Amino acid sequence: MPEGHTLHRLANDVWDAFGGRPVRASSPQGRFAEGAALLDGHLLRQTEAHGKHFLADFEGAGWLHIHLGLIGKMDIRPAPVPVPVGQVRLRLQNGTSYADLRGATVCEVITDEERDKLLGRLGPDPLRDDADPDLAWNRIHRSKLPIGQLLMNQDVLSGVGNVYRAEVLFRAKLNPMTPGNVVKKREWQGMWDDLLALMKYGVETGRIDTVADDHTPEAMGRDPRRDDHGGEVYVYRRQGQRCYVCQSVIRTKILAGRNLFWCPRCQRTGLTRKS
DNA sequence: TCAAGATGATCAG
DNA sequence: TGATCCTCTTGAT
Repeated sequence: MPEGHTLHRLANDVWDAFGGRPVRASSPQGRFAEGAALLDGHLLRQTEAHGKHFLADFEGAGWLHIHLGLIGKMDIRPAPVPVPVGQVRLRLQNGTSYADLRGATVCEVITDEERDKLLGRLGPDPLRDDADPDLAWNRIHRSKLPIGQLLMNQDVLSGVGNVYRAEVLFRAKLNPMTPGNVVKKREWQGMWDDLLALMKYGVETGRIDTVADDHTPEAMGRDPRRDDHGGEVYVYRRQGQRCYVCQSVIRTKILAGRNLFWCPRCQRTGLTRKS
């Protein structure tokens, strides 16, 4: 379930379980056998996340680079280490913990130069202290593409996925089809600040909860969401249901290959502006 | 038992 | 824009 907060959590969790010690690495599935052999027995020196990319520095071996893609997952559990179940691409283990990686789009060992190149093309990540929102703004205000598409472009802004995209636009009252070059600077700054708060909460809790206090299940006397896709949210995957704020029916359409969700009444801002 | 779908990204045309 | 890859879960048959 990987948006940026998931990867930052993963970086913290892998460090807690394996940091500062030698790590055994293997590829039960076999597809990462060579890479695992390179890492095996080396000391884990550092872990970090940039947007949706996870990086771990193994002393004398290089960087483990993982991108979970749509369906990738890493489970970290305490020892004892069981027989692998399913398609385990990479297993990390020491005396106290083990971690199983499945379904990742990218799992590779890269050099310092390759890491620098990777990070060089990514847009600012709100969860990183060194992130500069103006770098994203420079791209957004020059583009005619819809803001709903730009927010998902990792070269513009890194770490935002389909849930945060839908929710931050709802909270900003901005229509997802608003062209980037008519979004106002203060609107962008507001979304950045909002993303920062929402994603920090996501790192702390592992959930994406975006509804304000007066729209929680308790406050509204409604049932909590039962699925595990994003916690309590305003629009994400709520198509056909009523908006918590204005009671309009939440809409959906495909934008740039992904499902977009929005409230046609609450999110009218930007609709009439021309690029 | 099987197909569809999912918080992603790339590549060909 | 559509096809493709990655793996697992859910819901329909």
